[in-house]
Amino acid sequence: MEAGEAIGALGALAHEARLKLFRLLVQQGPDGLSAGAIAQALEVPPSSLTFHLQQLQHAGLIARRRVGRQLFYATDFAVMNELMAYLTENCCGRGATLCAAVCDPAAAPAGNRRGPSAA
Amino acid sequence: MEAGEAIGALGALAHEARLKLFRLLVQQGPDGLSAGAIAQALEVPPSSLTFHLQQLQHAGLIARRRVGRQLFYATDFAVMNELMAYLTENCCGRGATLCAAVCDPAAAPAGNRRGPSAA
DNA sequence: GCGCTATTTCGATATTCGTTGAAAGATCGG
DNA sequence: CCGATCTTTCAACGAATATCGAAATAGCGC
Repeated sequence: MEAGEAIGALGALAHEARLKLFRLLVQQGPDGLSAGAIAQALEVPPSSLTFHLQQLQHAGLIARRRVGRQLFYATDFAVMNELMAYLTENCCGRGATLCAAVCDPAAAPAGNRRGPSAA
Repeated sequence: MEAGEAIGALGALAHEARLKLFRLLVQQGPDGLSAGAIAQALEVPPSSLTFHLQQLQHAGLIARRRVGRQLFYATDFAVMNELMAYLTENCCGRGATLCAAVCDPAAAPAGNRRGPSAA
């Protein structure tokens, strides 16, 4: 993933309605939801919903498909994963060992979840 | 993590200079870098750098500590991890099995990295 | 083709964000 | 205390983003 794509994706997610929308679609899985169902869940005017859906779609985070007269939107999980990987790339710039201890709280010894306190 | 915090963090990251800055600090690990060292790496005017550092700090993504007359900034990995978890929470709304197959490309069978094509 | 439902496009306005020079605050060495 | 270094605060401008009603487009059933 390139910087521009990541910025677009992050910017698209940095909004109350769109973050709520994205998380809703993430929970729905690959099938997604129709625009109408989303509008009902989020309680936003149709024109506003379209605007936000376009932002997410243009960022590549969601995909659209037509089913009859309805349009379904679903998360693009590949892009979501790329974004996560981009943000944590080369975490701690060292071997995976320290990175795991620092970046993954579950893998760190109790009381040492933020890595060494000094260098 | 609450929605407001996530929005703040995502908004802070949704900018070329700040994303570059954040990734630089992620690679540096818990020790971080001084403002001066960051300014040199990013080539932005001091006042602009301060502005961006404040955005990230206010979002909780980075922490500041003083060392002599220098100020060091470092990633708050706990917050970073919370953000990742927040974005993928209840992924696919089903058991962890399907979620892993859909959300984690490495865990899916070859050629089926995006989950079932229909329902 | 007509009406019906689902969704998008258009347009005008209010709000927020980004940039940067100049000056001030904080700390250290002497 | 004084000068030097590192960093932040202030202030003002231009640019980008959010909102949503009204009208237009797309597909379906008769």
